[in-house]
Amino acid sequence: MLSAKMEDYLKAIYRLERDGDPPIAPSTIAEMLDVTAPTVTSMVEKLADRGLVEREKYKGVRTTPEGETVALEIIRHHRLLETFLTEQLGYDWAEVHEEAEVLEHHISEEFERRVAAVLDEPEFDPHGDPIPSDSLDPIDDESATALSEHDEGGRLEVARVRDRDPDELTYLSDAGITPGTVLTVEEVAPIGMVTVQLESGSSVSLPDHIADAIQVRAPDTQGEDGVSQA
Amino acid sequence: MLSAKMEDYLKAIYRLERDGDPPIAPSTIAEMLDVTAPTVTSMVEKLADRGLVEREKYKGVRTTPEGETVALEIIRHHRLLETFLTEQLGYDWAEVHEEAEVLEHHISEEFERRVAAVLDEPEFDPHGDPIPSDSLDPIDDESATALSEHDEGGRLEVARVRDRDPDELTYLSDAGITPGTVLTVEEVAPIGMVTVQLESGSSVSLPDHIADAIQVRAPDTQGEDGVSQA
DNA sequence: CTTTTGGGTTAGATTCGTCTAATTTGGTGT
DNA sequence: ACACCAAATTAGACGAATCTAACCCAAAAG
Repeated sequence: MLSAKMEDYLKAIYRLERDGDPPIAPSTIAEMLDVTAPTVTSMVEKLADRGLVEREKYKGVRTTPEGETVALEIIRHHRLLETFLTEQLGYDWAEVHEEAEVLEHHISEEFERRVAAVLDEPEFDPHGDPIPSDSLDPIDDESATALSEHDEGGRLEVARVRDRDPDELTYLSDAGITPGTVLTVEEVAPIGMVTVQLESGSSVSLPDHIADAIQVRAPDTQGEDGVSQA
Repeated sequence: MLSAKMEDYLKAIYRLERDGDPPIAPSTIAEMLDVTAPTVTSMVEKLADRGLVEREKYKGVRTTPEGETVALEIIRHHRLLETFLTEQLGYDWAEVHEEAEVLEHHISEEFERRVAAVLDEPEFDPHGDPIPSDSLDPIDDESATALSEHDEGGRLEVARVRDRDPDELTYLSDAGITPGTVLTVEEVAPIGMVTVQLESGSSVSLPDHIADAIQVRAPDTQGEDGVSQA
């Protein structure tokens, strides 16, 4: 049995592999999990002993296929829980992350199955992140681009919001920006700010770090049904 | 912050106080939690340091009011979760105990509130156990009597089933016996067995240890509405 | 080709919850 | 009263996850 801590390390390593390239340096993991470097070294040794990561001393680690499956399982738990909390318990998307972060380590497979069934096997969580399938196949971390990379004039649909700060998320949803929102880039100010116009006509200005976190794609041309997100 | 383990000890001590009388002997706690006596001694020291139990060396422990509140909080979590799992996720009553036993330590107060709201502030869990109120007032552990104490002929309503064995619970629900079921004692055999007749007409025989676990009371004379359990 | 130096690892300590083995306590039985 | 015994506590150890301090690579800078 894996401890919750081991699961956290595996999840962190998996996430880091998805952005930067493997092998992942211990210092990077340490920063993400807010622990010291020696702690990472010893944990990584343990994960390597269990065959969940491959370790190159003084270089870093990469997940093995088995480790990746474990990471996907935890991510599936996390995103199913986030979806469940919003859809069934009335949580706001700003609140779900913390709760899911804890519960993801403690639900049974039975719970996972039943939640997925009640939600009708959802494919995306409230932030637009893809939920790994029951078979835990590696997810294709998709081709959406950051809002900050777009010039004025483009009509875009919000695909994903990669931000977990509750205040920022609350600000965005209050402003009317969530996955599925269609908007147009109105102005790209040279001072680290982007202004977008929503379909309602209202304008919203966002600092760069938030525009970086908002991933967009060409708008859904079909009729809006709220599910055709793939 | 209390660890999940400390919560388990507190819950166990609280339960034991409800049956036998305080102070509770370490050996009793050890048996309930399946740990050794020295482990109990050291844990009990810690709980006493935190002011959650009072300790009389070589005698045993009793919960303080503060410890009792913590125990009630955990029991509230547990029973709300059991209710939620059956009502909202379609679990069978035989399956909920184990899942709730883990999750009770990991849900937030926010989660507790929302679950209680979705379930409409339930007062009893699927086994008929009273759910402590939000204010965590000590629960009045009620006056129902064991089915095994009744003689032939009495018409009774099942109030509570104090059994957590999944096989036994499945057997009972398959046989049509759950809280709210009205039955009549048909025969008390001198070989450690009780036979009851349900309103459907079917007879069910039960060994003494199960008849001990089934708590009954005079049937609800009002119209059946499934809630008037108090 | 050497030196510097940032990051990684090793060493050793700490806390938590647990164990086994040894010892102490307090009530029982004679 | 005294010895005995069951139960509790103390002593000492261990694995997990963490830390700080000390040391060591290995890659970049001269």
